[in-house]
Amino acid sequence: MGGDPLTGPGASAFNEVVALAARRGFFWPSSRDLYSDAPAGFWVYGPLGLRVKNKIIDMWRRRILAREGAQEIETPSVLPLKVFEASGHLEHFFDRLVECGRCHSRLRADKLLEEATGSQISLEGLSDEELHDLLVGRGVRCPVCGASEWTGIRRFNLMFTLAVGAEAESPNAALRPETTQGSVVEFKRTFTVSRGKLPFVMAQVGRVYRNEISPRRALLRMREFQQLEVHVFFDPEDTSAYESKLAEFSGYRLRFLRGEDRETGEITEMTVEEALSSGYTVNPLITYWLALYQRFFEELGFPRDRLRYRELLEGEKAHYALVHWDLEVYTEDLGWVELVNNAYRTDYDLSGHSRVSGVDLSVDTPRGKVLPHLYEPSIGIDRVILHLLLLSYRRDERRVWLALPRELAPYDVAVFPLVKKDGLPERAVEVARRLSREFAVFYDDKGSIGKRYRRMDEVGTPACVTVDHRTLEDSTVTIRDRDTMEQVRVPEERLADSLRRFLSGADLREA
RNA sequence: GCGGCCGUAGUCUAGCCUGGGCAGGAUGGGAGCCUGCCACGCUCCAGACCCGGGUUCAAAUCCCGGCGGCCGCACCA
Repeated sequence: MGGDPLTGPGASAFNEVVALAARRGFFWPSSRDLYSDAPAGFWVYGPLGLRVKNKIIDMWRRRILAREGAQEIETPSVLPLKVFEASGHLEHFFDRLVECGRCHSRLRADKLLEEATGSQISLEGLSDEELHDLLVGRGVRCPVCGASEWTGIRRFNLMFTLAVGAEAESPNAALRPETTQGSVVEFKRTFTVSRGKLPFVMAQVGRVYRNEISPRRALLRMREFQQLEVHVFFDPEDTSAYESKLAEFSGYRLRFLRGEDRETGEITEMTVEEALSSGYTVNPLITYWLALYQRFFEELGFPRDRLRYRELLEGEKAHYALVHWDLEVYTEDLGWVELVNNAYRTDYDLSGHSRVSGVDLSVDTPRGKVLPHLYEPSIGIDRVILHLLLLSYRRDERRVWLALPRELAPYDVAVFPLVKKDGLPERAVEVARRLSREFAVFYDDKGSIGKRYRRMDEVGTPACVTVDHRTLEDSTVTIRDRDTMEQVRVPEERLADSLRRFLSGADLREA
């Protein structure tokens, strides 16, 4: 929004944030400084960005995985093609496309032929050339412009394939496009070694790879990115374990953009009770996880009125999903963007792997053998970080700062000597050293004090501690609040306590 | 991937049309001086023509290709 007072007229916060991120070391495009032709969609996390990312992952592990008793595992990025045959990715990732020679529309060759011929002929096993010849032979027209000038068939491969083994010539493996398949394939052994019972919660943090057509907008669409995934395996006939858990969210209001409200954009708020009793959220388990994740994102600092669950419609949903909501966040620059993919995958994955591998993947339950269903919330952490910076970005006539949630800032506290003389630096180094046992501390004595404050503002450091001449007399220091620039003076022996309270949200004067 | 616009230090930019000089400035960065609380001032230092071809005596400048960026379309399983 051009008139936004935070970013100034006509300014784009997005561009400024991406520039700030590269300038100060949050993230930047991989290899570009040395090799200008490096492909797009690969990003480096610098020292500051990695700190933020690790803090988010840590928070997710404590507030989601720990409390839900999740078993976190780590599986390889490279998996045999068979896995993706079972998962349906092969079928959905290797489109054969033709391009219209006149209007340049790209269309799926098989879909075109099926529509033109009414599916009278089998297209299975046809070579690219045969498929193209059929298109031309039948005079199939472009549904967009009506022309009948087709380019040759091109394989459109959204997975990175690999030939594993020194003598392998054709692809026999691929980089995973989601971590889910690793958890599904290893489900049974993980279940056994954990002496698990349903519902059984697994989790993975991992990098995934998609050969995107046009990666754009920094961390928004990348070819290699990172997911925080939870995989809840459960008996669809028995989700009673979640009925009592749901009590914790009694009265909690979920925000939905329902499929039927797509055109108006109207957001429907319903309590978890309403969502469940109306049948909209299927069962207590899914309802619980939707509430848990919405609350987690509120705790991460996302304003509640910028969050919504967008129900995906038939044709939009992934091939494996029965019900599917995207948890989205709104910014003026990017509009509504998906941060978490929440899919009810039923037994699609386990039955697929059972079929292809011949291994029975059902587990024993009090009511006999059950092939579990899978519910999966998948966080795209790179987008989360990008949006945290976007929403934190502040600018007025004096300074630029990141009003990051205090517990997510790369540094907790900076320590400065007021001037670089009179023994102040030595005393400040001592203060910094003591604080570093507990906090992420940044020490700086270069340039003027004002400049150092500005530098810390720009990377979102919530507190700056300054050692001045009075410190030498009475052992007090000042703490400055990033957001208000206010200062309070506290005795050194109370500094750590005050910072601890301040960082966990207390007002500076009460801290 | 298609179409349009674009590519000079970390960032912003002058120069490009009309080829010719060590590629100029600001800001940021480093070293130092100064500095009693919010980008003060001074000195010094480092730092760029996206990559590759071509035309030419001579290319940041003109031509071609690649790569990248932005916007739109498509894609986003």
